Amino acid sequence: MYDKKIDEKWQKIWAEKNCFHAVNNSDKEKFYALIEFPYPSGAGLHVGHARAFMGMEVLCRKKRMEGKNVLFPIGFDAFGLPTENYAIKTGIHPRIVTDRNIAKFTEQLKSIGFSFDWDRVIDTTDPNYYKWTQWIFLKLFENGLAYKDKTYVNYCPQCRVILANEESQGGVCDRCDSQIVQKEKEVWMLKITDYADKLLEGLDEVNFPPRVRLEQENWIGRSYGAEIDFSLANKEDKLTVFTTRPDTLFGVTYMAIAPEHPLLEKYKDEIKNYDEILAYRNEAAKKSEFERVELSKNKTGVKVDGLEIVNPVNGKHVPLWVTDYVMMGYGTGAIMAVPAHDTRDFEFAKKFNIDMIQVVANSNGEEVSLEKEAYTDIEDGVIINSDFINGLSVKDAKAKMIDYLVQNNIGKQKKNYHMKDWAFARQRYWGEPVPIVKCEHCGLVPLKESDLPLTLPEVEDFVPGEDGESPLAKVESWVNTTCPKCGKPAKRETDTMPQWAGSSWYFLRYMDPNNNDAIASKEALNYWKNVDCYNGGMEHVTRHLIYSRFWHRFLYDIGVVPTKEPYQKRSTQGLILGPDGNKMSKSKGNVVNPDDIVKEYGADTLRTYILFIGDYGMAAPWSENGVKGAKKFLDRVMRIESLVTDEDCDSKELDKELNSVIKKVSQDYEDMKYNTAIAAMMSYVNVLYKQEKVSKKYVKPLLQILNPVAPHVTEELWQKLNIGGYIFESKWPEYDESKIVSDVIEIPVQINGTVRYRINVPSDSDEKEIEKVALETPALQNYMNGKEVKKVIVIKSKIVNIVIG
RNA sequence: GCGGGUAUGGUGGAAUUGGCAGACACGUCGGUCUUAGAAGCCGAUGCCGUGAGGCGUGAAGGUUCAAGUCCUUUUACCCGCACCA
Repeated sequence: MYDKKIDEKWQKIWAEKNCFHAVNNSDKEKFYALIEFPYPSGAGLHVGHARAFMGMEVLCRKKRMEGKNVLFPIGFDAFGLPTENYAIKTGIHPRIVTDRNIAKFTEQLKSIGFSFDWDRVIDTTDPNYYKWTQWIFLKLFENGLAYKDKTYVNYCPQCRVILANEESQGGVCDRCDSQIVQKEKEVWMLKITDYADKLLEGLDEVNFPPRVRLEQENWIGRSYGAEIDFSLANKEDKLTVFTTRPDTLFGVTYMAIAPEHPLLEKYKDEIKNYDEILAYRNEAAKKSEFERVELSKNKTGVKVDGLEIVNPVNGKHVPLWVTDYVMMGYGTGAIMAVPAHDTRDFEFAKKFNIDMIQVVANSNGEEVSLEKEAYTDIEDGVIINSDFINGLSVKDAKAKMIDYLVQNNIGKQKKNYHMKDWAFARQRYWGEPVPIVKCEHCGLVPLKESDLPLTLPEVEDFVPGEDGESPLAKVESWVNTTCPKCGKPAKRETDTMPQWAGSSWYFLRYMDPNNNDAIASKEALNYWKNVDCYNGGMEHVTRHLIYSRFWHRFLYDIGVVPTKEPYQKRSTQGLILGPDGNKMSKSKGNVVNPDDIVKEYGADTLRTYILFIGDYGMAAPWSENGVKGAKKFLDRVMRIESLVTDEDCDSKELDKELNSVIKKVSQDYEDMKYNTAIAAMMSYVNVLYKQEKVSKKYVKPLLQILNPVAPHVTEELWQKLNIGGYIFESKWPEYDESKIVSDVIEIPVQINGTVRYRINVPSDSDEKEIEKVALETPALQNYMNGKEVKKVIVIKSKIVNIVIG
């Protein structure tokens, strides 16, 4: 019987032998597998972590037996709000809480038997680690990619913190679910938009699942179009808009700008209804993101009384409107409105009785009804009412119009992105300090590299200020410093970096975790290159996965790392749901604690069950009975011992079964189809149980292929059977294809598509021979009696279908 | 609104290019062992039907000798984005 003592015995031996340690100087081929390092929360390890890590765990144990030098590291992404909030509540220093939680996680991970390289553990809150996070920030600053800007940012009033776009998706705070508001604030930003094209192109050279790729593409949201300058009537000034439809320029009947557009402020003296506009802006600012979307069907706006806009292609004057369906944050904050061919402009024009001019017609040239909706379905449309582009297809008209704009100096071709720059500042204590000093004379001055790390000072309390100031601002002895450039008194930046900073490059630090001179040595970077397989959750696709690809590509551009992309292959695991089929949550009381399973059934039971639960990429509900089934299987494996004999009892059938299961399991592991791999091993064990006695040669490879899933059980049995050495040192078994094919094969025979009988034929029979055997089979004569055989379809070694009528 | 995904027995889930639907496991039932029970081992188990046979992969059509798989229409649920100009 398998029990926990076996776990403890082998975990001790593995630790003593340090057998999962990766070496940096090796002639062996490298294999670098990465799992998203956990945030060490007080709740401890979750079964979801176990599933996420097990995928890579199995691959790594297999690759080691295949002779690869495997890097499978673990660390802790330990800066973050929950620890800080706990500190605020209890007064316990985040350092203490973090250390406590990391110790707990470490113990839990070891009890499951993960084959991590425990010599390479990293902790993002360790000054020796964040020294290099700060170093990368300085490099970004040096290259103009980190800048300070007064802008509208997402602010969570509950957490009193600024959030990046990626952290406030749907207008809701990632952490606490409260509504975020727009707040004007001067903050650090990273120019990720400069890397938008590189991030898109990089997707071509990596192997990401289609939905991961698609989500990133949508998030970056590149669109092609034109920027067009409209002039203000009787003014020197111009109003620039972005459009993806320059071909509809003759269809413009009004212009619209966002309530925050600077043009309004600039011409407030000439705008007769400025008060009305101001009131509208205040109303719009009060609406939450949610309300804006909810109310989107009912368009609102105010006509600007006193300004008119001139269409640059025909000189026509059109009115200017202010409306909150135009966003300051996208494009130029202004649009040319073509109600005939845009749903939103259409709704707006209908409501405010604005003209529409149709400029795209059906392919047959007919105009369409604009009674109920805009005509946007223009795949094969033809341009009308548009002077020099009349008669052209939409595609040709776009090109010709852009040429015209460029020639007449009134516009240009333009790419636009949905992605915005990364708000890179938190007003909190438990984060990396930004290594910048504010000097009255020199401006923003970076610290010298030799002054890193800039460590966190001790503070009296961790509560952020009322208006979202960092707690660091209260530590005067730390804030007051001297300018690294001119030596005069200066102040430190008191914002800290966001939680995503440390995780944006951690995969590099694993390569050389204790290096004091660089993020990692050149030798280590050149040997390990990048991650071969990276497994993690879908929730990080538009956050961590984008951020870290950005930083890595930047480090490549400045010559620090040897590859463009950090991860060659990405995989994702599905959620483990509670036994009730709902997402596990404390409030629902359906959380399964991995410790309980390990304690009661052993680590290998947890491992086996988690992999057998279903397709690795799909969600699956937890089942206590399923856990028992996994335990039963492992006990059955242990009891094979009683069948083993030294006598020679080989058989062709067993040879076939053995070679087949080695082949299937080896391939399934590579494809991350762990559930079917385990099913195949269960079937093989069932076959062994049908034998009176089994010679060792049928058991040894089974233990090896099962080892990545159940390392404790298989090492134990390996030792009991006196095979010699340890499994983890043994070589992955090979299979003999010739033993898998048999001389005679069984082929099902269908009559009109329904299987009626199975015939046995030599495996090398051709179609004619198979057809002959099938038609002469006595058991099938009843079906064919008196009927005409219309057709016989023979698919070699697959199936026969006799069509009668 | 747009984009993506999922749907298979009582349950979790299997099914290369269209080629035996339900592998494997859970559960249930039966046998064996036992004073008895538990565990173990062996067997049965999609549905209807005594049977022959018929029906079966969310629903409705279609293509095909053959459809879970391809095409059209549609329903439910899940995920992502969301006035993207």
